Amino acid sequence: MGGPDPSVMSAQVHQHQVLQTMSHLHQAMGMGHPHSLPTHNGMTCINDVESDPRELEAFAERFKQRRIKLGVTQADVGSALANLKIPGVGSLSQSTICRFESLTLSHNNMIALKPVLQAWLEEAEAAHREKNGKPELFNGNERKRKRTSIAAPEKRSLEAYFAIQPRPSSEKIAAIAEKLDLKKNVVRVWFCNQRQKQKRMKYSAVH
DNA sequence: ATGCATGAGTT
DNA sequence: ACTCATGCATA
Repeated sequence: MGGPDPSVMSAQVHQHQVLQTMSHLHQAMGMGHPHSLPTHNGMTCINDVESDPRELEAFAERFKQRRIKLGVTQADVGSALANLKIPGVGSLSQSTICRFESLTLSHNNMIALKPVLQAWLEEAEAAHREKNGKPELFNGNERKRKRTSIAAPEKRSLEAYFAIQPRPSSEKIAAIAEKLDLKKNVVRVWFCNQRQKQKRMKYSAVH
């Protein structure tokens, strides 16, 4: 990035999924267990998300199976969400749907997206039963953007630094950037993304 | 499926 | 300057 980004915000890109090699999935049985939390603590936790990670995992898995059964791609789901006309809910990208299915989103993000995707799934299955078709595909393409690629050696160094200090100061970042011959911003963003990764469901401590 | 990036809202 | 949700580009 040598200059100001020409903020390219284009439409959706239709992409094909080609690697869906799933097969060993068992049907989850319905279980509505009332949650009886271990009572209080010190402060009344009234606004906390009391959702079991297991429940989310099960839903994500079921969601994926049924989505595939409907012959719909992750990208399709993303754009179809806008048609649900749910207030405050627009379309999402293939990336996000993929991450939802693979649980590589933050816990809160998963919780927020679940109801929306569940709503879509129900609509889609209903429409499928009625043999309705709802082709909603837009296309458009504009300027592309180049993605920075950090070479393996540099990446290894960054990981080493991260292990020692996950949140380096601005100065430290500058030093690292210089040492690895990378843009300071690239290094800063790398650390941010690394921290975010740590918080994703998959590797979260709660299991 | 995942890496690097943006933007809004916080701290 | 950070966190969080999210996405384009790419492997």
